[in-house]
Amino acid sequence: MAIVTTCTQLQSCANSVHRSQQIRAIVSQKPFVSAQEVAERAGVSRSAVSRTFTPGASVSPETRRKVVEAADALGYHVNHLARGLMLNESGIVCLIVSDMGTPYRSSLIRAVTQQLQDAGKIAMLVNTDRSDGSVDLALRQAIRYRADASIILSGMPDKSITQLCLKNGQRLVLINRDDDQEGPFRINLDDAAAAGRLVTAFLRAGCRRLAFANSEAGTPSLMARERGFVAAAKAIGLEVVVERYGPTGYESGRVLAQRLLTQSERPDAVFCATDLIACGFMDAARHQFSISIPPQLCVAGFDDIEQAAWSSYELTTFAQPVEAIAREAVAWLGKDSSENPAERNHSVRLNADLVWRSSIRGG
Amino acid sequence: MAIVTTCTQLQSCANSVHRSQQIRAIVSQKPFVSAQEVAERAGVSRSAVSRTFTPGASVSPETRRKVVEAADALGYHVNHLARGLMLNESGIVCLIVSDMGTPYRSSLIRAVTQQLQDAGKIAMLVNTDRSDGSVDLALRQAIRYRADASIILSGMPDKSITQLCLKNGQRLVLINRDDDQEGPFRINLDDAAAAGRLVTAFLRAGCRRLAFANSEAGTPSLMARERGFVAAAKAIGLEVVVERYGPTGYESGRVLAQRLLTQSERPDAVFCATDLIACGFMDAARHQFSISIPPQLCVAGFDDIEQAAWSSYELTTFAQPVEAIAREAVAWLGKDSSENPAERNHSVRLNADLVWRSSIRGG
DNA sequence: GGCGCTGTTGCAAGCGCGTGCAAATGCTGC
DNA sequence: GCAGCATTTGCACGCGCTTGCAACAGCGCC
Repeated sequence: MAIVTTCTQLQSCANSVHRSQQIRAIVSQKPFVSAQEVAERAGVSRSAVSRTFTPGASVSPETRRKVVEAADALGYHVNHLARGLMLNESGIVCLIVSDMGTPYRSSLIRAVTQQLQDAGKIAMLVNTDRSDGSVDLALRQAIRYRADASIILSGMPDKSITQLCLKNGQRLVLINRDDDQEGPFRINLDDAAAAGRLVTAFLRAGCRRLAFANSEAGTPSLMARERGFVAAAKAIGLEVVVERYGPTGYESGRVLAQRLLTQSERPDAVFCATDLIACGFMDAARHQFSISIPPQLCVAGFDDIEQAAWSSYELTTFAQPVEAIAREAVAWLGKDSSENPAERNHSVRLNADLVWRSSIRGG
Repeated sequence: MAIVTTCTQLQSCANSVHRSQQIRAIVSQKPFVSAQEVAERAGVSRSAVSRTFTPGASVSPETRRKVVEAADALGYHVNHLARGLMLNESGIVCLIVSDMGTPYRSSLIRAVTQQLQDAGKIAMLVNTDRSDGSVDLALRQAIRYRADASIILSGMPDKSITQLCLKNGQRLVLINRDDDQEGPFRINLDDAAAAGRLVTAFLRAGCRRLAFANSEAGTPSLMARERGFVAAAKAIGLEVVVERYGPTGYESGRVLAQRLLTQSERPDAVFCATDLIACGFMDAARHQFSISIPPQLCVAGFDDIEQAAWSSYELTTFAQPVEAIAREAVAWLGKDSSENPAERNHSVRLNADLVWRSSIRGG
């Protein structure tokens, strides 16, 4: 019986050599070097090669030396696709982002990719600028590549898709996407609280006619900032003029300035929902309306993008703790899922610290 | 013989069922759904499922319907890791980048990822901010994940590594990394020529005392801009004051302003190697030296980042054709490698068009 | 009815890897 | 010298997939 088995093995083996050569000739001239080839060159078994590159496996120093030698003579690199197939763990983490040319987004991507790499993982980037529903498409892509996790920086996936991801053992992180779905790990800022604190700052600077310049995007973070600001103002008996327009960019800031600065009772303090809006607002205020900031007008923003520190703006703003966000996200990915059954539905809330610059007088 | 073979097959099959259940129980509670399960539910063979999701394969409409139905009842998604293993083509393209929080870099990343997705590929992002040699590490990572190609936006890999990539059938694209290596596809700008054209523009604006504000980074693009500018000036008998400092960011611009604007013969036209440098330069010139731009000083930059259009800068600058760069890169990836043997050593040079804004008088 | 042809389908092999199991090896202590 | 043990090694299997090959079904035509 054993002999017969060996016989069929040999037969199929002979077949395979023929087949694979044929296929290789067709598909590509020279595929990547495999563990098999390394094993042959080192005069050991393929398992020995595999074990050499598997941390914690049992290999004698002598064998390891031979393998390593042969490996980098041939330029061998472990195939992470195959490894992922075996281990059911690809090491890939999918970042789902729109507007990634934007300063805040790109700095967040930078921080996250760096942290992922430090944790031995790798980022796969999916751009969801195009249409709606593309967040769902992106998550499907993540499933196809068997990403260990997906981190969503923009948009909001359909509930059915997130359930699909979770059912497939994919972990999900939502950043600033305030949502009450169970399952995903959610990282949020204290948007409303931060915005509330700003009212006091404006008051101390002697401002009384407050305005809020928002985008029409209507994401939870933006709305929380608006709510927090308006509520805190109302609490001390002040009304806030709220204006909303367009996306969250520079141009919107200019338009919002047009609207807010042409009112009969011109505001003396404006909180812009994002720094980009604030930059546009300030530029329009200065160059079109010849208003000097701060004396005549105080402005604050949110995100603390690099440009906020530029001396043309010197913008007082709330800092997005990008490093902390990235750290939280990656740390959670590293955690054992079954660790804390009580933490099934987990989320974290981080502070946005106010960075004082001269766009508000006093301080 | 056939019977005996079947027998051993059955035996090993029985083993396998036992083993795989055991492994699954240990490794993870619930793996992704496989083609096997879809096949069983649809009452067809596993090959039928595979063919259903392979474009151009022969499946009857009836079978396809049954498969698709079962597939999305179970939430099945083709495993691209396994598919990549078979086809020797992962669909992954590796982007190797440093400073990706920077406006120019992030907009390039945006364009490339979008184009890749349109071409049915997916971007893997590697951050090389950390140490030197990390470009090599990044390329090794690309090899491990069997990326079909790597696109290098920053740094310069060691020759031995690029050779390794090419030998492994990986395609390589170098963007603005002027280099004479054979093999990689190189996309470059006409940096020197563009810079040369700027001299004429400055002249027409009545400037005579030219300066070039460069970073110390010394990348080929930056040096080409410097060379082109200096050469064109010399050609018409003008000397250029060249100053170099630090990285290519805003802060360097400020320092360079300190140096160039405190000279006895203050320049009346400054070409900054990047827009970020230009922004820093302009801010320092205006706010520290109270120089008004353009009357007293003309400034130009390079990249046409978003901030260059902001009304605080209105910077005349050369536009990086990011969309065209991305298109060229992705188009080349799609090409059959054996198509044009003469084009083995291929490269492309794109124009950087001058965008006129008010930081230079006249126009 | 038999034949050839076309379009589908299932079988089985193998992509490169990790790993349980059993065999082999080396070493200690009596 | 040999039992007993610890360590290392090789074998073989399967992860989920694609695909060549052969078997097969359907069909028109002589």
